[in-house]
Amino acid sequence: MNKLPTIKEIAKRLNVSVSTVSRALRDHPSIGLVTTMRVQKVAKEIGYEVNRSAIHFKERKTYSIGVVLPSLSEPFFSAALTGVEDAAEANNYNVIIGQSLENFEREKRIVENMKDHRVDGILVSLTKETSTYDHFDNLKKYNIPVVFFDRVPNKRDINFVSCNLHSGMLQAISKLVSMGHKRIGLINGPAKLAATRQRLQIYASCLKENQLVLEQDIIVSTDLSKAGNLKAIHKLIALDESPTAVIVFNDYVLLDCIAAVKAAGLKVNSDISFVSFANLPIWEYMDSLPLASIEQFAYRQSSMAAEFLFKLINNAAIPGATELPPLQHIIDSEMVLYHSAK
Amino acid sequence: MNKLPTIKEIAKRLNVSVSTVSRALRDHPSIGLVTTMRVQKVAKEIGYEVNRSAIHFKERKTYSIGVVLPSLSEPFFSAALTGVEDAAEANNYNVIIGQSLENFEREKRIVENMKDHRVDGILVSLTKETSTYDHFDNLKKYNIPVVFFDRVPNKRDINFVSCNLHSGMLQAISKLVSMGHKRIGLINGPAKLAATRQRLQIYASCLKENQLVLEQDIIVSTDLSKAGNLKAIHKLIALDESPTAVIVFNDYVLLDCIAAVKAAGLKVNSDISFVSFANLPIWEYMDSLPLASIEQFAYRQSSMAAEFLFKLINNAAIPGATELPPLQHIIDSEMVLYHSAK
DNA sequence: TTGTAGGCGTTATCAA
DNA sequence: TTGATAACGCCTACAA
Repeated sequence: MNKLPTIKEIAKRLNVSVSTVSRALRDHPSIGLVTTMRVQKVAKEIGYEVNRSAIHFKERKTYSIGVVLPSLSEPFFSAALTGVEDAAEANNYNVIIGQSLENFEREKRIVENMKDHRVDGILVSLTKETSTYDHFDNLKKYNIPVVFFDRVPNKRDINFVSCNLHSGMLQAISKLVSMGHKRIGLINGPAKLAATRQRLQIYASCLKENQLVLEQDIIVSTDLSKAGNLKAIHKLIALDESPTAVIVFNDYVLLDCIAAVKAAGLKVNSDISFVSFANLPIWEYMDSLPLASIEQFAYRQSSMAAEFLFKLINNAAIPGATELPPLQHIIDSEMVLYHSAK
Repeated sequence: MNKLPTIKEIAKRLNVSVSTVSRALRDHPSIGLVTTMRVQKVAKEIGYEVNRSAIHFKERKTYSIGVVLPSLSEPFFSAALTGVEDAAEANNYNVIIGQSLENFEREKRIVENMKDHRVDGILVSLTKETSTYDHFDNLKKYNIPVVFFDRVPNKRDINFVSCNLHSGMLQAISKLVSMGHKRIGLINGPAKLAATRQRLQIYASCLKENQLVLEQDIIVSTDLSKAGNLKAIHKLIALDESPTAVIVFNDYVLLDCIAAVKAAGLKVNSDISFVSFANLPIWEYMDSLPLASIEQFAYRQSSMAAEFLFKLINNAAIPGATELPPLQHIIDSEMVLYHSAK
């Protein structure tokens, strides 16, 4: 347990006071040039480095932020994390990671743990299960700012960056209509999810904007399990008059749908076309892929959220500073068209 | 900037000393039951929570470990991270993440930064570019233990968990031979990579163990770029006598190979079979997939590495403890056979 | 059973 | 230009 050198050590060697050393190390103008040089020389010799824990303690800051997100196995979130890392590096911050794995209790534990570690701020993308936000509200007491991204609470007075699916979906449905599609179905998620209500609403409005009527029989839902996905798509292809195109809750659901469709002897993009959400990088290598994906800009969302978080943190450090207006930014999604002719 | 309650505050309220409070809060036996109760009651009332930064500072520990890995967009590493997180949670530790993105300089910066933050230990899976290890050796000075996993340095006196590709490759090649394959090619990586030399050596020995001779014309290499991948596979299928099976450097290379093979009008798993490394979860959904993957147990490797790291950390905290023997554990890989009849 | 005092490493304030 | 000292929050050896 040999201790690392401290300014005290340097002070002793040079027979000066610790305050002189402290100042000399940071080139404080009040310290004479000779002294400064001597101090810095010795510091280098004995391999002195400032003990950040001491500073953190003194400044009541840890120079680390927490990131809570569902799962890094989703390319969307690993891209998002890269955005956070980049912003953190630019601000000299560390990133503490926590995967909630879509588990509400785990999310709570992670947040609690980050709070205990006194992170200076937290970025969050919610679990699918999350519908109460006490564990985040609680952070106010500790002056830990929170910025949400992508999966954000349905709640006022929060900071967030999210993505407006309407723009992308409208582009997609318009494209489908221009290609002659008239019956465009929807495979939605479980009713309890906010994302589900959102998808339905946007779907309805996009149909309307294209002068199509909403038909209940081509709207089905899945519980996001493989079985649920298969059941949903089978319901659609079993219809007397199946939809010729389907908007699918997300890419993972779509993978199962494509398998089912092919097993049923149908051809993707000719018998039935798909549009989905997420933009898996792997589509590039698949034989059957959606006509289009709705790009939601993971990196952009997360880095924007991170940058605002740092603004909040830095602003709080200024004594008399006025509070920043909340960030409530919504990025427009965009349709990404794939070459369906592979 | 309203400060959080401290033990001092509690002490003042109850007219006892801070040491009494400190002890009472941790149920120290020397403190009377009444006092203990009174202290804990007030603590609860004013919402006291211990300031970990102060403890960290005092104990010269941060209760966080760093994880440096190439890229979380690879499912292998995101699985590995989950292993680390689970081990960290069990040990009441935080995980600071750093993606090196296969960039040596970035790896160095991350390690430097983690050192500055005085993490209690570091887990590393190296960049493909990394061939010098000074930035890790340097950590000894700060008593920061390092454990490597999967992509480990070629060096003695380090702690690591890695995966022995031989076992899996032998299973795969034996399987291929049992299916009648006699010409089994290899698409290897760039020469400068340790993994490349390793693949070649294992490939050679597995052929030998199956009484096959090494044929240079069916050994090609790629620089891992898309163009390189395509060039490599084209070289093989352009041969007068093409191999009927090919061992491929990794799944990402294989994706390009499969595309090329299909474009050339060949059928995967009948005209040509593949075996690859990584075990992408997505294969399940692909039309053309390798005959088998070599499973390398990301979660198992990383959690084993993490657990040992915590042992090191805890051991170092015991004053007179003898140093632990280094961990140099090698897990056997395993062939995972896919149902090629989809 | 409880209190006092010192220390962890650094910086800021005030004094010299 | 430099030094002494207090403070950050907590713990602990020693004293009472």
